[in-house]
Amino acid sequence: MSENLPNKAVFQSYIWTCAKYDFSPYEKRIIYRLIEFAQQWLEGIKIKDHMHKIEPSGCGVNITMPVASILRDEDDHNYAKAKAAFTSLSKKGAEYEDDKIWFYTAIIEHPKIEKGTGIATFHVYDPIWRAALDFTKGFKKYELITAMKFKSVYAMRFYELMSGQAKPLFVPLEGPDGLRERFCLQGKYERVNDFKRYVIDAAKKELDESSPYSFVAKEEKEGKKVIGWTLFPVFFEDREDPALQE
DNA sequence: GTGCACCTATCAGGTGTCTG
DNA sequence: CAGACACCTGATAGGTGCAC
Repeated sequence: MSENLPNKAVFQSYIWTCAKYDFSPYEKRIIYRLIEFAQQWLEGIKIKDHMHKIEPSGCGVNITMPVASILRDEDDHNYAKAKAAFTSLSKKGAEYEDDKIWFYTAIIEHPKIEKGTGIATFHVYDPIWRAALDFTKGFKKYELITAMKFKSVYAMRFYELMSGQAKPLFVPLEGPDGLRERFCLQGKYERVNDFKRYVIDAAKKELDESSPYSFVAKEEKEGKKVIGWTLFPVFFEDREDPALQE
């Protein structure tokens, strides 16, 4: 069991990290909406009006929403851009592999716009939908947007690590639960100092700047060798509910 | 395509520190 | 105190993306 969790986390992280880097503003809006839908689904809020729907299909869900929800505002009737975003998001995907299975899937599939109605539908394949649901379980609404702002991939990973963490957390560097393994950095930053400089310090810097929580890392040594860090959570309460806008 | 600036991962050499 | 090891700073090669 403990063997599947890190991989799952990495799969999720991969999707949302890519979302940060490679997605256009329009594509990001689609992702935000997807997360919103997932959130409402989890909270059991019935989405009743004919413009918004979540309908389970055999292998995922069909999402219906107004095209306007991904456009900048009411006056932005730029359907060409909306279409382009749906198209490109259909071409971007995520890859997953463990010892039993490999698969690749697009983030969204079969986007469709009914002309004259302003309504778009698309399909979300089950693993992506579950990743969205898992994400919303562990994160509050505005946090995806916060997370998407990070420049460093590792800021995102530490953000996940520290999410909901109230007590100091010891993380080893090496080993199955070690940071190197969890962050997929086998063979990289072999020197502890380089690891600290480009992974831990870089992530901490970004979290300190813009995240509602961060950490202080205390080196733990075995003899002269650094074997890991104890992360003491730091909260910035004034950032808990920022008026984040899209 | 070409040149340029920037960025990242890695390494070398000097410095610090622990232990016998 | 000396040797061995680990740490830190800065340099560098190679890659990437951007403007022209």
